[in-house]
Amino acid sequence: MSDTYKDLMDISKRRGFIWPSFEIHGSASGFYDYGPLGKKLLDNIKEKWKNYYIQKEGFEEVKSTTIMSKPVFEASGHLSGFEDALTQCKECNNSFRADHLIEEHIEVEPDSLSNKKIEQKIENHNVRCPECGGTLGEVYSFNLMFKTNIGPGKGRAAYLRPETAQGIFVNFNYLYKYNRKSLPFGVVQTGRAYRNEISPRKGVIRMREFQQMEAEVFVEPNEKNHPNFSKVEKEELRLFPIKNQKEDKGYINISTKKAVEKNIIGSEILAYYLAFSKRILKDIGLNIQKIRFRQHLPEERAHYASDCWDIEGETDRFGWIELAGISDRGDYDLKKHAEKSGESLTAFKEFEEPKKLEKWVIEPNMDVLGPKHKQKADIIAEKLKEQDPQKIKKELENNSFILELDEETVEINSEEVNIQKTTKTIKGENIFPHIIEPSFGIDRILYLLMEHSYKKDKLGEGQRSYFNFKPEISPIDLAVFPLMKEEELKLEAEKIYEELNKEYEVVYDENGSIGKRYRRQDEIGTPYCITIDYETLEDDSVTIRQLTSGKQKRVEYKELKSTINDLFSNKKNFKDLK
RNA sequence: GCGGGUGUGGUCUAGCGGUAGGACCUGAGCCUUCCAAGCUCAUAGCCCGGGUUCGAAUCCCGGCACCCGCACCA
Repeated sequence: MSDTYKDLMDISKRRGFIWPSFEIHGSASGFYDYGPLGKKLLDNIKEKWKNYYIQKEGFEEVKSTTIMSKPVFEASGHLSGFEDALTQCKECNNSFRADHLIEEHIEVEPDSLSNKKIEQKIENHNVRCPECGGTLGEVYSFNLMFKTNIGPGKGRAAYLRPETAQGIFVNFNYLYKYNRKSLPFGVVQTGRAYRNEISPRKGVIRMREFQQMEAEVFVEPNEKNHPNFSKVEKEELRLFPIKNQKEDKGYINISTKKAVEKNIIGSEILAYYLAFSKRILKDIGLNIQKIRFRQHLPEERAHYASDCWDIEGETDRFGWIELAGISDRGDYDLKKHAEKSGESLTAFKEFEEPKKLEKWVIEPNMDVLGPKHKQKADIIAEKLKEQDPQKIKKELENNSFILELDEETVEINSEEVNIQKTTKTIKGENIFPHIIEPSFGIDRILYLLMEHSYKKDKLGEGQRSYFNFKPEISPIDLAVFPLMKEEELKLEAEKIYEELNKEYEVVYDENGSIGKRYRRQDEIGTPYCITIDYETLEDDSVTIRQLTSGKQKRVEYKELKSTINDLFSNKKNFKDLK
């Protein structure tokens, strides 16, 4: 087994990428802090992602609360969906999902049963431990959401959000109006989410407090195309559809366009975001050879999803891990929030042609009915409206007809009721938009980026390790060194440091041999080091050293900044410098 | 949550009942004109809490964390 994970955790702790949280008081598993370098790396990844979704796709960004009151999660389905009824075997101590154990003995949804009822079922049907046949213990609930209260005393029950998405859904009406009542539109949110996992492991890959970057695209239910699909249609995707997983068939490499045509991916828009996400991950610096798109099996699909593809990345130690999920949530979320809150969360969709609706309506004539029937008039009017207009019209042609009330009958004549034909023009209808959700785990992307970027090689006399981060992703952009610890060189170096530090993330280091200082920067992936040597004092030139090759170029001081700008914006290649 | 393993400076490790030693790293200095050089000095450690013992890093119990397997991962 490779020790990349161990190496990375070592570097992370030593150099300030990732630390266990509140370690001095005894850390808790599933919690990690980011040190200065980790924080910068995180920000750079986020910025890149936002650049795609906000600048390129034109999405809006919002920031909603991390604590939300209980009804939000009753509506979203997380309260029941996240709540597991567990039971432990008294003999072998293994834990099981109690509701799964009694599934075959019941007719109703196990979710709807209380723990006591499940316990009774277990007893009545003599359900034993599937492992050892032992007696099962008490049934208890475990909810993956962190619970809290708003306000003093018992307060209002609330939960820490298990995903950022709900904060967007509950704001649908505001967002819809913000977008001037038109579909489609997209909204993003980045931020923390919380899940009280039973037993998190694997470092930042599975945390109890983690960070997400989510986009929610609100579309018309029947329009799951994307206007820019042609821009990604040739993009090759490495797909792992349900069929291939079940039949153990391996991947399909296929263009986005063909995948839609062959109906492997359910809709153009889903396919668009798969390809779009691939570009982002590639641009962040992940090794695209170690990325695949795996379709969720029906049994693992979330309660809200109708189709879902995970973007997975390959790790040395943990195999394939989920980096992002792109799912078609249908109208599940808006519908549920609307039902629970009683608010309408719909969009108005105009018909292409307004519909003319012709209708016969019964209009009770209260002027006559009122004085004649007094307090019974209302009941009669209600009853009249329920009648078939055509039938009544016919009967009235014979002057009157008999209306049956609950306990009596009344004779109604043509003066007491009007039967009319009305025409109504309907311009459109209220619909629940469907939601396409590309959802990314930042922490996992960060870990995978570190792993994919981690390299070891020989340089000069010794071994070194480095991260070949892209310059714009690397936590530190530049390092500035005086070759020797001499006053004249130091003064020059400090001057250059101050100049560059206005625009870039720069470190200054004069400690140790020059070789050692290069290695220090290599280890954290600083793309370029600038060294001030004795030649600088003579002709105002400095050297730029490239991380990956270890090679150096000499540039004039007055061209340094523009050269650096060009290198960072990819206008120039390092090897093309003189 | 269950079973197994591990826990010594920042990192890697020696010590395995007599009161912690090394290497690397880091810092100060000397030396040094471009890739972890050398020398001197310094900082810094037995995961936490109980127990056994004259004495515990070492043995026992409990907790915590990490690793492996199982379960869980909407």
